[in-house]
Amino acid sequence: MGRVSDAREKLMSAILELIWSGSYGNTTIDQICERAGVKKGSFYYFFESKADLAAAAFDANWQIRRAELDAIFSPTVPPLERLQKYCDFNYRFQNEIKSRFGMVLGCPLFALGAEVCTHEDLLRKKIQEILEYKRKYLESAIRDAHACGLINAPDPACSARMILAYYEGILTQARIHNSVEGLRESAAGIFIMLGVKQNSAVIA
Amino acid sequence: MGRVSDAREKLMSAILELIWSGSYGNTTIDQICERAGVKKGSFYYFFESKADLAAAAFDANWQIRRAELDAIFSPTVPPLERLQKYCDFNYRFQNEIKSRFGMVLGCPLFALGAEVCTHEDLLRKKIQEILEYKRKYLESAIRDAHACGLINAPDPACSARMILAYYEGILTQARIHNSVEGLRESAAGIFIMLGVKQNSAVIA
DNA sequence: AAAATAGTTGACCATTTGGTCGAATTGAGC
DNA sequence: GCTCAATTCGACCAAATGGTCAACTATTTT
Repeated sequence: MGRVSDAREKLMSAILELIWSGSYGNTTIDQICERAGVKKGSFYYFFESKADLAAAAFDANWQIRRAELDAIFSPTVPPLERLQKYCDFNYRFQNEIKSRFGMVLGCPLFALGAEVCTHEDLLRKKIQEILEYKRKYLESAIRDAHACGLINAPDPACSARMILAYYEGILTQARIHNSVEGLRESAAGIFIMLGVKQNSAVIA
Repeated sequence: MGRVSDAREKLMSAILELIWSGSYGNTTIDQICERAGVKKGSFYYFFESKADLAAAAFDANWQIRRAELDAIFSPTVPPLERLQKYCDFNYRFQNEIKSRFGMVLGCPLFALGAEVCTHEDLLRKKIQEILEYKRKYLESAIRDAHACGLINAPDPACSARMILAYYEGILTQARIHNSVEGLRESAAGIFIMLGVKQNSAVIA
């Protein structure tokens, strides 16, 4: 009963774009409302604060990303191929972003995390949670690759943390330098870190 | 002639601390002035804007860091030992930060870069410049290690970019998770990436 | 069609913020 | 101890910002 609204969704995608193409601190509630085409009163009808909206937006966005990653990291795909596909996907994605926004934007999660983690506890927790999910995709691929004898990674959780740090680092570098260049051969770096045995064919 | 002032320096260290322990966007000019014990009029006497001050502050800070890094990356030190020392230094440094600020703060440069690169061109350039210096330290160590036959790195510039991405990634992870844990064995990760030959003694 | 519910609106307010200015103050050099 | 440049100060301003609210509107349920 009562009327229905998509203001919630519009606000979420608005803040996502604004944070991504700019920053959290530089984004005002007025800006978010304007871009969403929603009045401030409605903003506060749906959300308590900017942090609250941001957390909801990243959460919703993650649900979409999750489906993509589930496909890429499907256990039916050979483990090293999963990593390769993941890198390819991100490379394509960042190129898409660049043509849409005119800039390479890297990983919104990591950039936001670095920005707000010291003074926005709700967001920090949300970001940690999603990064942990990301790490798990890597971990299982690494564990499977180890089990296949493709690599030597006795501690997959630890290797996954390393790879994640490396990959997020590359994405952030791409953002800072506004260049997708470093992402093109990113899988090679991962394979080096994992000590992929030379003769193992990555692409099945 | 005329009086002398240390307001400039006080403002620079104030903004540095505030950005570091918080963020750029979250830091106001009033806050900076208050922490520096300097009135706003004086702020605008010395600097044009927050971005201007931040650039000056990071520049000045870099001059100090540079001396430390020159010592660590001295060509008289065996190349892999330089990397080891670099990691050790940062580990100690982040621990110090943690006891002083109560939080692990990672690399202020990278965090700031991720935050402002899309909308503060002056800062972006300054950050790119300093990151490029950092990369060069790594590059020369890697080139020397390659020349000694300790590793196989035919493209030291490229390897250095990888290592830098990885290391900044680790530092940012440390910030986001408020934990120095991932930094403790960070040199090991670097050595893996460089494919350090097993039998080469790292510590001379 | 009435009632209840869900959402919208725009006016409004208190604070915060970035930024300016002229007058006052201080110290260095003569 | 005078002079003058360098610096400080605090008052001030306009705009931006976060946040509230009561009235209004649209939709669903009964």
